[in-house]
Amino acid sequence: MTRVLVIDDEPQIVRALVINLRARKYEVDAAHDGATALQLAAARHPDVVVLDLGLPDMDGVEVIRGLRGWTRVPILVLSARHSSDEKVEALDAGADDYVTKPFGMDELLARLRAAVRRAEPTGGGEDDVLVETDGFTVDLAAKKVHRDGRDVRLTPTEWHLLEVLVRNTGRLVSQKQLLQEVWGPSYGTETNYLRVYMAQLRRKLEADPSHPKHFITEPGMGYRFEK
Amino acid sequence: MTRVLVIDDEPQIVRALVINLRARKYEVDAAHDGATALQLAAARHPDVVVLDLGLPDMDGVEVIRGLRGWTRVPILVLSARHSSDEKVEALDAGADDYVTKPFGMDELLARLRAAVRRAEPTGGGEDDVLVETDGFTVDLAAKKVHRDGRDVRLTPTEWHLLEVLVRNTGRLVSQKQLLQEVWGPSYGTETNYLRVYMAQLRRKLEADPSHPKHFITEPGMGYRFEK
DNA sequence: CCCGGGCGTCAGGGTTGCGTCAAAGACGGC
DNA sequence: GCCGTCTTTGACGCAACCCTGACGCCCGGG
Repeated sequence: MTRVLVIDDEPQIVRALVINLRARKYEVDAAHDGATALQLAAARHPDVVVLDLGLPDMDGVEVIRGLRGWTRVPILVLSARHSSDEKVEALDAGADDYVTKPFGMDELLARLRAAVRRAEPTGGGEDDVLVETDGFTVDLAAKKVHRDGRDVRLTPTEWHLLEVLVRNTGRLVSQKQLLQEVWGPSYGTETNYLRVYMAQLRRKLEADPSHPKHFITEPGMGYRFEK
Repeated sequence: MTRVLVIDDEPQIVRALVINLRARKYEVDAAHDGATALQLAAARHPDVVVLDLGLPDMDGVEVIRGLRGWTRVPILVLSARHSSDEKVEALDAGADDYVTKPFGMDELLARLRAAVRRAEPTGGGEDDVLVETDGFTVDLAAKKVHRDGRDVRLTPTEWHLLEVLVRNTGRLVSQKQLLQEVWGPSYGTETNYLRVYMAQLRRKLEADPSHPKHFITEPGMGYRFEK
């Protein structure tokens, strides 16, 4: 869940933001002054900060600098001031976006999404989807199968078939659905393809291919993958 | 030097932007329609894109999608339309910022600086830039490859290909993804390029190029870099 | 007991995809 | 304007993959 820190001294604005954000499944913390905000940011490590520049205890730009001293968290600035200098100062201090009041809630939320999105990890992120059984491991993101300490080589068709089955772990997948997903929409009756490729998958992955534990045949209906 | 791609069909706006950007030591490319823009982006790999939504040949949002299909380059949208829906659509399509015309040049430049700044690589991941194998070392930050005590000379295309593979160490990278990341979004089927350049990388980096240990072919699917 | 449908297995042949080499084309520097 | 480097393109041999048909097995029904 994405965590947002809202910093504003006007209660009605805070309330409106909190309600809208919570309704969209964000986790929200709120602060009414700069000192509290910096403490909260350090304690809670928000994924994005919404900051009103007009705070009672310190200059908004100082809050930005305070945050930028140790974090690159996206900062979205709110301000009643339209002057170009204000914007430039805030942005150059390290803010990521600047919205002038009064603002549209839709637009603010869209800018928030944009800020969160680009802070997401890039290709370096290890968001691999791992499916493990007692005999082998399937990594859907890396397109890798591991068994007995070594990688198993699968052909494109074998992979495609395995992928469909694994994404439906525990569920029955009909022969027609398998054929259409792997071989294309114009296929649907060539069940012999399935028999051949199922045998190859079992030979490569099952401990005892003739008595499969994971790739299970449902006669007349389809196949099922079980962990 | 930071490279900017300006996309706008109004000559006076383009001229104003180009003059201001060049004066601040940016390298500037300009396009006045979407098709040219996408080509230029692929060819020049800008560090930031300034995009006017009102183009003669295609919808601005389509340009955003065309870029987002293969790159995370910051996109700063210009538009004469103030409506909230327009902004939300552009931002959710992948834009990073949205500025309505008429705009102040100071503000635009500040937003541009903010967009470029946050796209910069994080200072923290120092150990990520060095990738070592038993035969050679890749330094992603310094753009250098070391082997047997000396630097290996790579052409720009070779380096780009290596970079994509190394950033996805252990993961399979599809032929289409490689082609689009290295040669641009309009490529995707020219697998002969890959064959030629993979052979060159292997010749320069593998101990035994005909039996590669690190640059592994997954027939019909793509390539994989392993340490 | 025989028969038929559905499934698993195996092996051969057409086709596709990959690696390699070489040469032409594009680009930039001197 | 010439030359060297990098990129693109084409051709060829070879290996791997995909499809196909044949056969045997199991099981339920006639």
